[in-house]
Amino acid sequence: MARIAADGETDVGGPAKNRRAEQRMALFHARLRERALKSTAPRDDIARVFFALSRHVSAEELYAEVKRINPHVGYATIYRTLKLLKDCGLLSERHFDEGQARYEVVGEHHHDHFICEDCGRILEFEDEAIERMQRNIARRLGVTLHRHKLELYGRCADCAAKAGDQDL
Amino acid sequence: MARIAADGETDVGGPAKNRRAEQRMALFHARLRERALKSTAPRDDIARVFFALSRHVSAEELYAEVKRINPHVGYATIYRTLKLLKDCGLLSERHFDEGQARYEVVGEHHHDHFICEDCGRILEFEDEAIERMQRNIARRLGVTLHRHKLELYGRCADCAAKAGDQDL
DNA sequence: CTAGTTGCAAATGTTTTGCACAAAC
DNA sequence: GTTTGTGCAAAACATTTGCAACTAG
Repeated sequence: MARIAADGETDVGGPAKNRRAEQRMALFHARLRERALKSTAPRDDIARVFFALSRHVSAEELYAEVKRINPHVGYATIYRTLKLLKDCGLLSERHFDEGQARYEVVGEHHHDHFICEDCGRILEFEDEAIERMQRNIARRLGVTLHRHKLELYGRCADCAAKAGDQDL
Repeated sequence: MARIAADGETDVGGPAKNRRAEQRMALFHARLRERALKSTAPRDDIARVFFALSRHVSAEELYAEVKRINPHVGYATIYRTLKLLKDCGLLSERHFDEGQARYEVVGEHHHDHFICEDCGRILEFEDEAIERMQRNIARRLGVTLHRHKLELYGRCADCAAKAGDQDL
């Protein structure tokens, strides 16, 4: 009924992950060509790191990772490339309840998020019933639905175990 | 099954609204006394305007309105009072997909929001089935749910009518 | 009196932008 | 050779904070 995946839980650094990352890079280059935009070293470095991480990264985290392989890159290029990847439909931007945005690789299916308020861990889930219900509400409100955002906040199993004595 | 209310649609500026706003002010003063905090002119002005507006206001909008009745008040006091009202459980802070936060008076029942991407109008709705389903997902994920955020984005009926020829 | 409150200006943190230089097509 | 992309520093934006002056209890 519902698929559940923890952050980066699928293909943990394995060959499948690399293959997928390479596919994304190919797609990225194709999109650039379509738009007559240029393929450059900083752009490729940022995109490659982003696809390889494939978690919910912040610009800051991505910047730090990119610096390791290309210390020359500036923050502005990080943000510009993130926006470009978004325009290319390869990235989606999320604003959870923190100051900074988080970015994730666009996958095959839509999903929503659970965010642990203690450790920040992000779990993804999918539920067709909820999707259906949202469409019902849209009909009832007489509006056209473009997109939605469902975020659950709470405490993950690990943190609940750790906090056990103090909180329960 | 589900209650639906447009922004400020209930008690449009009528006596019921004023009565409710006064009740909130009384509650606010009670909460201040409990905490041994002071009741001051700027605080009261901000709270009164906030309760009277009772929409999804931004700090900027609230500041502008408060300035009209007390031009002396600064931005810092707006933010400090918003935080205070939140701590008192009289206000809830929302971060829709804009840069700035929006604040609303805490009412009797929990509700979620639809936001029109064209005109910015905000509709509120309530749906017990969705609430139930979220609890199911939390159980499935093995997490403890503290709160959630469900936002639908799209085009309201009015904007759809206006855009009719161009878009549909 | 004394702790809490205010307004201002300056600081903050994240993201964007102007611009001169550099690199791709 | 153009056009596009880059890095840097500065700007922008919403929000927070330090501080000296003020005021409610």
